[in-house]
Amino acid sequence: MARPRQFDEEQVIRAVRDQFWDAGYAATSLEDLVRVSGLGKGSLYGAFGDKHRLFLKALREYTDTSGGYLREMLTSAPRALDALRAFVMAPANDPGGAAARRGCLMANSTYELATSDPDVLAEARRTYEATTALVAESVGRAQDEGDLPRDVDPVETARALLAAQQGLVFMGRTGLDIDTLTATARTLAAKLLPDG
Amino acid sequence: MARPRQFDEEQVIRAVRDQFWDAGYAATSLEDLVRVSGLGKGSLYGAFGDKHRLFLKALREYTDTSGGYLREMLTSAPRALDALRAFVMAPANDPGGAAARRGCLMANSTYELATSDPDVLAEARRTYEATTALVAESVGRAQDEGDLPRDVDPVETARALLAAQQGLVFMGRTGLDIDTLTATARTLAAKLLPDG
DNA sequence: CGTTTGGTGGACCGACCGGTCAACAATTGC
DNA sequence: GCAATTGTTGACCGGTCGGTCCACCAAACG
Repeated sequence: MARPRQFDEEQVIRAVRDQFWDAGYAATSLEDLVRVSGLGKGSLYGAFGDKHRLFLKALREYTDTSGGYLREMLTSAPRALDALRAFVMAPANDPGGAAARRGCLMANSTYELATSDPDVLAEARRTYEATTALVAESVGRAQDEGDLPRDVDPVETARALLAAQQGLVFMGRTGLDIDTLTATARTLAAKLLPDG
Repeated sequence: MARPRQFDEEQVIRAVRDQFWDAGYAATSLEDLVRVSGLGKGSLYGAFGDKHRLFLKALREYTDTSGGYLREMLTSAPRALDALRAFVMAPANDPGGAAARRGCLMANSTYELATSDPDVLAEARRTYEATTALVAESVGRAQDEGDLPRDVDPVETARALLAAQQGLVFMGRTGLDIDTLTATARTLAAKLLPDG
Protein backbone atom coordinates (compact mmCIF):
# COMPACT_ATOMS: atom_id res chain seq x y z
CA MET A 1 0.00 0.00 0.00
CA ALA A 2 3.05 2.22 0.13
CA ARG A 3 6.41 2.79 -1.42
CA PRO A 4 9.15 0.54 -0.06
CA ARG A 5 12.47 1.83 1.31
CA GLN A 6 15.10 2.28 -1.34
CA PHE A 7 18.05 1.71 0.96
CA ASP A 8 19.43 -0.95 3.30
CA GLU A 9 18.90 0.32 6.83
CA GLU A 10 21.87 -1.54 8.31
CA GLN A 11 24.16 -0.37 5.57
CA VAL A 12 23.20 3.25 6.22
CA ILE A 13 23.72 2.85 9.97
CA ARG A 14 27.17 1.40 9.38
CA ALA A 15 28.14 4.27 7.07
CA VAL A 16 26.87 6.80 9.62
CA ARG A 17 28.68 4.98 12.40
CA ASP A 18 31.97 5.21 10.50
CA GLN A 19 31.48 8.94 9.97
CA PHE A 20 30.87 9.55 13.69
CA TRP A 21 33.80 7.28 14.44
CA ASP A 22 36.16 9.28 12.26
CA ALA A 23 35.04 12.80 13.12
CA GLY A 24 33.15 12.64 16.42
CA TYR A 25 29.59 13.78 17.11
CA ALA A 26 29.82 17.58 17.12
CA ALA A 27 32.23 17.70 14.19
CA THR A 28 29.87 15.65 12.01
CA SER A 29 27.30 17.80 10.22
CA LEU A 30 24.01 16.67 8.73
CA GLU A 31 25.57 17.33 5.36
CA ASP A 32 28.28 14.79 6.18
CA LEU A 33 25.62 12.26 7.12
CA VAL A 34 23.70 12.92 3.91
CA ARG A 35 26.90 12.41 1.93
CA VAL A 36 27.98 9.12 3.51
CA SER A 37 24.48 7.66 3.64
CA GLY A 38 23.47 8.67 0.13
CA LEU A 39 20.04 9.68 1.45
CA GLY A 40 18.37 13.07 1.52
CA LYS A 41 17.89 14.92 4.78
CA GLY A 42 14.19 14.18 4.84
CA SER A 43 14.66 10.45 4.34
CA LEU A 44 17.23 10.37 7.12
CA TYR A 45 14.82 12.12 9.46
CA GLY A 46 11.88 10.01 8.42
CA ALA A 47 13.73 6.76 8.95
CA PHE A 48 15.90 7.46 12.01
CA GLY A 49 14.79 10.68 13.70
CA ASP A 50 17.10 13.58 14.45
CA LYS A 51 20.89 13.64 14.61
CA HIS A 52 21.02 12.62 18.26
CA ARG A 53 18.79 9.58 17.78
CA LEU A 54 20.69 8.58 14.69
CA PHE A 55 23.92 8.82 16.66
CA LEU A 56 22.54 6.64 19.45
CA LYS A 57 21.47 4.06 16.88
CA ALA A 58 24.95 4.06 15.33
CA LEU A 59 26.51 3.78 18.76
CA ARG A 60 24.27 0.87 19.65
CA GLU A 61 25.17 -0.85 16.40
CA TYR A 62 28.82 -0.44 17.33
CA THR A 63 28.48 -1.81 20.85
CA ASP A 64 26.36 -4.73 19.66
CA THR A 65 28.82 -5.64 16.93
CA SER A 66 31.96 -5.34 19.00
CA GLY A 67 30.26 -7.03 21.95
CA GLY A 68 29.55 -9.93 19.63
CA TYR A 69 33.15 -10.08 18.47
CA LEU A 70 34.35 -9.99 22.06
CA ARG A 71 32.04 -12.79 23.13
CA GLU A 72 33.19 -14.92 20.22
CA MET A 73 36.84 -14.19 20.86
CA LEU A 74 36.55 -15.06 24.53
CA THR A 75 34.54 -18.23 24.12
CA SER A 76 36.13 -19.71 21.02
CA ALA A 77 39.70 -19.92 22.35
CA PRO A 78 40.67 -23.35 23.66
CA ARG A 79 42.25 -21.78 26.73
CA ALA A 80 40.63 -18.82 28.47
CA LEU A 81 44.02 -17.38 29.46
CA ASP A 82 45.00 -17.03 25.80
CA ALA A 83 41.75 -15.24 25.08
CA LEU A 84 42.38 -12.83 27.95
CA ARG A 85 45.86 -12.10 26.61
CA ALA A 86 44.39 -11.42 23.18
CA PHE A 87 41.83 -9.13 24.81
CA VAL A 88 44.51 -6.96 26.40
CA MET A 89 46.67 -7.00 23.27
CA ALA A 90 43.77 -6.11 20.98
CA PRO A 91 44.49 -2.34 20.77
CA ALA A 92 47.93 -3.19 19.41
CA ASN A 93 46.69 -5.74 16.86
CA ASP A 94 46.70 -3.32 14.00
CA PRO A 95 49.43 -3.61 11.39
CA GLY A 96 48.99 -0.16 9.87
CA GLY A 97 48.18 1.54 13.14
CA ALA A 98 45.13 3.10 11.48
CA ALA A 99 42.56 1.41 13.68
CA ALA A 100 44.59 2.27 16.77
CA ARG A 101 44.55 5.93 15.83
CA ARG A 102 40.81 5.73 15.22
CA GLY A 103 40.33 4.22 18.64
CA CYS A 104 37.08 2.84 20.03
CA LEU A 105 33.85 4.61 19.15
CA MET A 106 32.41 3.98 22.59
CA ALA A 107 35.49 5.46 24.28
CA ASN A 108 35.55 8.42 21.90
CA SER A 109 31.89 9.10 22.58
CA THR A 110 32.34 8.77 26.32
CA TYR A 111 35.10 11.35 26.30
CA GLU A 112 33.20 13.74 24.06
CA LEU A 113 29.69 13.44 25.44
CA ALA A 114 29.34 11.45 28.65
CA THR A 115 29.42 14.53 30.88
CA SER A 116 26.58 16.24 29.06
CA ASP A 117 24.57 13.48 27.43
CA PRO A 118 22.77 11.06 29.78
CA ASP A 119 21.95 8.65 26.96
CA VAL A 120 25.59 8.28 26.01
CA LEU A 121 26.59 7.92 29.64
CA ALA A 122 24.00 5.17 30.09
CA GLU A 123 25.24 3.36 27.00
CA ALA A 124 28.82 3.66 28.25
CA ARG A 125 27.91 2.15 31.61
CA ARG A 126 25.90 -0.61 30.00
CA THR A 127 28.76 -1.52 27.67
CA TYR A 128 31.32 -1.27 30.42
CA GLU A 129 29.34 -3.56 32.71
CA ALA A 130 28.62 -6.10 30.01
CA THR A 131 32.29 -6.19 29.03
CA THR A 132 33.39 -6.58 32.63
CA ALA A 133 30.98 -9.48 33.07
CA LEU A 134 32.20 -11.20 29.90
CA VAL A 135 35.84 -10.84 30.83
CA ALA A 136 35.19 -11.91 34.43
CA GLU A 137 33.58 -15.08 33.12
CA SER A 138 36.73 -15.88 31.18
CA VAL A 139 38.89 -15.13 34.22
CA GLY A 140 36.82 -17.69 36.12
CA ARG A 141 37.29 -20.17 33.32
CA ALA A 142 41.05 -19.58 33.32
CA GLN A 143 41.01 -20.32 37.05
CA ASP A 144 39.09 -23.53 36.43
CA GLU A 145 41.65 -24.49 33.82
CA GLY A 146 44.42 -23.95 36.32
CA ASP A 147 46.01 -21.03 34.42
CA LEU A 148 45.26 -18.33 36.95
CA PRO A 149 45.55 -18.44 40.75
CA ARG A 150 42.33 -19.06 42.66
CA ASP A 151 42.85 -16.29 45.16
CA VAL A 152 41.96 -13.36 42.91
CA ASP A 153 38.48 -12.00 42.39
CA PRO A 154 37.44 -12.54 38.75
CA VAL A 155 35.44 -9.31 38.57
CA GLU A 156 38.23 -7.23 40.08
CA THR A 157 40.72 -8.79 37.68
CA ALA A 158 38.37 -8.13 34.78
CA ARG A 159 38.18 -4.44 35.72
CA ALA A 160 41.96 -4.20 35.86
CA LEU A 161 42.26 -5.86 32.45
CA LEU A 162 39.65 -3.55 30.97
CA ALA A 163 41.42 -0.49 32.39
CA ALA A 164 44.71 -1.70 30.94
CA GLN A 165 43.11 -2.24 27.57
CA GLN A 166 41.52 1.19 27.51
CA GLY A 167 44.82 2.74 28.55
CA LEU A 168 46.40 1.13 25.51
CA VAL A 169 43.62 2.50 23.32
CA PHE A 170 44.47 5.95 24.62
CA MET A 171 48.15 5.52 23.88
CA GLY A 172 47.25 4.42 20.38
CA ARG A 173 45.30 7.63 19.88
CA THR A 174 48.37 9.71 20.72
CA GLY A 175 49.93 8.21 17.62
CA LEU A 176 52.37 6.05 19.55
CA ASP A 177 54.14 3.77 17.13
CA ILE A 178 52.82 0.26 16.85
CA ASP A 179 55.95 -1.51 18.08
CA THR A 180 56.09 0.44 21.31
CA LEU A 181 52.36 -0.07 21.77
CA THR A 182 52.76 -3.80 21.29
CA ALA A 183 55.62 -3.95 23.77
CA THR A 184 53.60 -2.09 26.38
CA ALA A 185 50.61 -4.34 25.78
CA ARG A 186 52.85 -7.36 26.31
CA THR A 187 54.21 -5.90 29.54
CA LEU A 188 50.72 -5.26 30.87
CA ALA A 189 49.49 -8.70 29.88
CA ALA A 190 52.49 -10.32 31.56
CA LYS A 191 52.00 -8.45 34.81
CA LEU A 192 48.23 -8.78 35.00
CA LEU A 193 48.03 -12.36 33.70
CA PRO A 194 50.96 -14.19 35.25
CA ASP A 195 51.54 -17.92 35.13
CA GLY A 196 52.51 -17.93 31.50
CA MET B 1 52.01 55.50 25.64
CA ALA B 2 48.99 53.25 25.54
CA ARG B 3 46.24 51.86 27.64
CA PRO B 4 47.26 48.86 29.76
CA ARG B 5 45.37 45.56 29.79
CA GLN B 6 42.40 45.57 32.14
CA PHE B 7 42.51 41.85 32.89
CA ASP B 8 44.90 39.27 34.23
CA GLU B 9 46.02 37.16 31.29
CA GLU B 10 46.67 34.03 33.34
CA GLN B 11 43.33 34.31 35.09
CA VAL B 12 41.54 34.53 31.74
CA ILE B 13 43.45 31.53 30.39
CA ARG B 14 42.51 29.49 33.43
CA ALA B 15 38.83 30.39 33.09
CA VAL B 16 38.91 29.48 29.41
CA ARG B 17 40.75 26.26 30.20
CA ASP B 18 38.01 25.25 32.65
CA GLN B 19 35.32 25.95 30.07
CA PHE B 20 37.05 23.76 27.45
CA TRP B 21 37.63 21.16 30.14
CA ASP B 22 33.94 20.99 31.06
CA ALA B 23 32.42 21.16 27.59
CA GLY B 24 35.09 20.17 25.08
CA TYR B 25 36.34 22.20 22.13
CA ALA B 26 33.52 22.01 19.59
CA ALA B 27 30.80 22.33 22.22
CA THR B 28 32.31 25.57 23.54
CA SER B 29 31.12 28.64 21.63
CA LEU B 30 32.80 32.04 21.49
CA GLU B 31 29.87 33.32 23.52
CA ASP B 32 30.78 30.82 26.27
CA LEU B 33 34.36 32.09 26.21
CA VAL B 34 33.22 35.70 26.39
CA ARG B 35 31.03 34.82 29.38
CA VAL B 36 33.64 32.95 31.42
CA SER B 37 36.45 35.37 30.60
CA GLY B 38 34.48 38.55 31.18
CA LEU B 39 36.07 40.06 28.06
CA GLY B 40 34.48 41.19 24.82
CA LYS B 41 35.04 39.29 21.62
CA GLY B 42 37.39 41.93 20.28
CA SER B 43 39.59 41.89 23.36
CA LEU B 44 39.75 38.12 23.31
CA TYR B 45 40.85 38.16 19.69
CA GLY B 46 43.28 40.98 20.19
CA ALA B 47 44.97 39.30 23.11
CA PHE B 48 44.94 35.62 22.18
CA GLY B 49 44.02 35.19 18.54
CA ASP B 50 41.21 32.99 17.29
CA LYS B 51 39.41 30.15 19.06
CA HIS B 52 41.89 27.52 18.01
CA ARG B 53 44.91 29.48 19.24
CA LEU B 54 43.17 30.30 22.47
CA PHE B 55 42.44 26.63 22.94
CA LEU B 56 46.05 25.65 22.36
CA LYS B 57 47.13 28.24 24.91
CA ALA B 58 44.68 26.88 27.47
CA LEU B 59 45.84 23.34 26.71
CA ARG B 60 49.46 24.34 27.16
CA GLU B 61 48.62 26.01 30.47
CA TYR B 62 47.02 22.75 31.56
CA THR B 63 49.92 20.52 30.57
CA ASP B 64 52.45 22.89 32.13
CA THR B 65 50.54 23.07 35.41
CA SER B 66 49.82 19.37 35.74
CA GLY B 67 53.32 18.54 34.57
CA GLY B 68 54.60 20.69 37.42
CA TYR B 69 52.36 18.95 39.93
CA LEU B 70 53.50 15.55 38.67
CA ARG B 71 57.18 16.47 38.92
CA GLU B 72 56.68 17.73 42.46
CA MET B 73 54.69 14.67 43.48
CA LEU B 74 57.30 12.29 42.08
CA THR B 75 60.34 14.05 43.50
CA SER B 76 59.04 15.10 46.91
CA ALA B 77 58.10 11.64 48.18
CA PRO B 78 60.75 10.05 50.43
CA ARG B 79 60.40 6.75 48.56
CA ALA B 80 59.94 6.66 44.81
CA LEU B 81 57.78 3.53 45.01
CA ASP B 82 55.21 5.40 47.10
CA ALA B 83 55.15 8.20 44.56
CA LEU B 84 54.57 5.72 41.76
CA ARG B 85 51.68 4.16 43.67
CA ALA B 86 50.19 7.61 44.18
CA PHE B 87 50.61 8.27 40.46
CA VAL B 88 48.57 5.22 39.50
CA MET B 89 45.97 5.88 42.19
CA ALA B 90 45.58 9.55 41.27
CA PRO B 91 42.46 9.16 39.10
CA ALA B 92 40.69 7.65 42.12
CA ASN B 93 41.84 10.33 44.55
CA ASP B 94 38.67 12.31 44.29
CA PRO B 95 36.22 12.22 47.19
CA GLY B 96 33.21 13.59 45.32
CA GLY B 97 34.01 11.83 42.07
CA ALA B 98 33.56 15.16 40.26
CA ALA B 99 37.14 15.48 39.07
CA ALA B 100 37.10 11.87 37.93
CA ARG B 101 34.04 12.53 35.81
CA ARG B 102 35.70 15.61 34.38
CA GLY B 103 38.74 13.57 33.46
CA CYS B 104 42.00 14.93 32.11
CA LEU B 105 41.87 17.84 29.66
CA MET B 106 44.75 16.46 27.64
CA ALA B 107 43.04 13.06 27.31
CA ASN B 108 39.70 14.67 26.48
CA SER B 109 41.35 16.78 23.80
CA THR B 110 43.24 13.83 22.38
CA TYR B 111 40.03 11.85 21.99
CA GLU B 112 38.12 14.75 20.49
CA LEU B 113 40.74 16.29 18.21
CA ALA B 114 43.94 14.30 17.81
CA THR B 115 42.81 12.63 14.56
CA SER B 116 42.04 15.94 12.86
CA ASP B 117 44.20 18.56 14.59
CA PRO B 118 47.99 18.19 14.18
CA ASP B 119 48.69 20.79 16.88
CA VAL B 120 46.70 18.87 19.46
CA LEU B 121 48.30 15.61 18.39
CA ALA B 122 51.75 17.15 18.77
CA GLU B 123 50.90 18.47 22.22
CA ALA B 124 49.57 15.03 23.19
CA ARG B 125 52.77 13.34 22.10
CA ARG B 126 54.92 15.93 23.82
CA THR B 127 53.01 15.53 27.08
CA TYR B 128 52.97 11.78 26.81
CA GLU B 129 56.70 11.59 26.27
CA ALA B 130 57.51 14.03 29.05
CA THR B 131 55.31 12.10 31.46
CA THR B 132 56.86 8.79 30.47
CA ALA B 133 60.33 10.21 31.06
CA LEU B 134 59.36 11.60 34.48
CA VAL B 135 57.80 8.34 35.60
CA ALA B 136 60.68 6.29 34.22
CA GLU B 137 63.06 8.39 36.28
CA SER B 138 61.12 7.50 39.42
CA VAL B 139 61.08 3.84 38.46
CA GLY B 140 64.85 3.99 38.23
CA ARG B 141 64.99 5.65 41.63
CA ALA B 142 62.75 2.95 43.12
CA GLN B 143 65.16 0.37 41.73
CA ASP B 144 68.08 2.20 43.32
CA GLU B 145 66.19 2.22 46.60
CA GLY B 146 65.71 -1.53 46.36
CA ASP B 147 61.92 -1.33 46.08
CA LEU B 148 61.62 -2.60 42.52
CA PRO B 149 63.47 -5.47 40.86
CA ARG B 150 66.45 -4.53 38.70
CA ASP B 151 65.46 -6.68 35.75
CA VAL B 152 62.70 -4.47 34.38
CA ASP B 153 63.16 -1.65 31.92
CA PRO B 154 62.22 1.67 33.60
CA VAL B 155 60.80 3.20 30.43
CA GLU B 156 58.72 0.11 29.62
CA THR B 157 57.41 0.04 33.18
CA ALA B 158 56.62 3.74 33.00
CA ARG B 159 54.56 3.19 29.85
CA ALA B 160 52.62 0.39 31.51
CA LEU B 161 51.93 2.59 34.54
CA LEU B 162 50.81 5.46 32.35
CA ALA B 163 48.49 3.18 30.39
CA ALA B 164 47.01 1.87 33.63
CA GLN B 165 46.48 5.38 34.90
CA GLN B 166 44.78 6.51 31.70
CA GLY B 167 42.60 3.41 31.78
CA LEU B 168 41.44 4.43 35.23
CA VAL B 169 40.71 7.94 33.98
CA PHE B 170 38.49 6.39 31.33
CA MET B 171 36.65 4.28 33.86
CA GLY B 172 36.09 7.39 35.96
CA ARG B 173 34.50 9.09 32.96
CA THR B 174 31.96 6.31 32.62
CA GLY B 175 30.68 7.37 36.04
CA LEU B 176 32.02 4.30 37.80
CA ASP B 177 31.55 4.74 41.53
CA ILE B 178 34.57 5.91 43.43
CA ASP B 179 34.92 2.83 45.66
CA THR B 180 35.11 0.46 42.72
CA LEU B 181 37.51 2.81 40.96
CA THR B 182 39.73 2.89 44.03
CA ALA B 183 39.69 -0.89 44.33
CA THR B 184 40.67 -1.28 40.67
CA ALA B 185 43.43 1.29 41.06
CA ARG B 186 44.75 -0.67 44.02
CA THR B 187 44.69 -3.90 42.06
CA LEU B 188 46.60 -2.36 39.19
CA ALA B 189 49.15 -0.75 41.48
CA ALA B 190 49.70 -4.04 43.29
CA LYS B 191 50.24 -6.00 40.07
CA LEU B 192 52.40 -3.43 38.31
CA LEU B 193 54.40 -2.36 41.37
CA PRO B 194 55.08 -5.52 43.35
CA ASP B 195 57.41 -5.85 46.32
CA GLY B 196 55.04 -3.99 48.61
C1' DC C 1 45.90 69.62 28.59
C1' DG C 2 45.74 67.84 24.01
C1' DT C 3 47.41 64.31 21.14
C1' DT C 4 48.57 59.79 20.40
C1' DT C 5 48.32 54.96 21.08
C1' DG C 6 46.42 50.88 21.90
C1' DG C 7 42.59 48.30 24.70
C1' DT C 8 37.56 47.49 24.82
C1' DG C 9 33.12 45.80 23.61
C1' DG C 10 29.20 45.02 21.10
C1' DA C 11 26.91 45.65 16.64
C1' DC C 12 27.35 43.34 12.68
C1' DC C 13 28.70 39.84 8.90
C1' DG C 14 28.47 35.81 5.86
C1' DA C 15 28.50 30.96 6.46
C1' DC C 16 26.76 27.04 8.15
C1' DC C 17 24.13 24.63 11.54
C1' DG C 18 20.13 21.20 12.52
C1' DG C 19 15.65 20.71 11.18
C1' DT C 20 11.10 21.34 8.31
C1' DC C 21 8.14 20.95 4.54
C1' DA C 22 5.77 20.75 0.26
C1' DA C 23 6.04 18.94 -4.28
C1' DC C 24 6.96 14.78 -6.47
C1' DA C 25 7.78 9.61 -7.26
C1' DA C 26 6.87 4.83 -6.53
C1' DT C 27 4.14 1.25 -4.97
C1' DT C 28 -0.34 -1.10 -3.47
C1' DG C 29 -5.34 -2.12 -3.25
C1' DC C 30 -9.38 -1.64 -5.58
C1' DG D 1 -6.14 3.10 -14.26
C1' DC D 2 -7.09 5.65 -10.24
C1' DA D 3 -6.91 6.85 -5.47
C1' DA D 4 -4.43 6.26 -1.36
C1' DT D 5 -0.30 5.97 1.02
C1' DT D 6 4.32 6.30 2.02
C1' DG D 7 9.34 7.31 0.61
C1' DT D 8 12.29 10.82 -1.42
C1' DT D 9 14.28 15.08 -2.32
C1' DG D 10 16.19 19.61 -2.00
C1' DA D 11 14.80 24.29 -1.36
C1' DC D 12 14.13 26.74 2.55
C1' DC D 13 13.87 28.32 7.63
C1' DG D 14 15.36 30.68 11.91
C1' DG D 15 19.17 30.45 14.83
C1' DT D 16 23.81 30.31 16.01
C1' DC D 17 28.41 29.87 14.69
C1' DG D 18 33.34 31.99 14.45
C1' DG D 19 35.21 36.15 13.18
C1' DT D 20 35.56 41.35 11.94
C1' DC D 21 35.22 46.10 12.61
C1' DC D 22 34.79 50.50 14.40
C1' DA D 23 33.18 53.98 17.64
C1' DC D 24 34.59 54.77 22.10
C1' DC D 25 37.72 55.24 25.91
C1' DA D 26 41.65 55.21 29.25
C1' DA D 27 46.35 55.82 30.00
C1' DA D 28 51.07 57.84 28.55
C1' DC D 29 53.74 61.50 26.82
C1' DG D 30 55.25 66.13 25.34
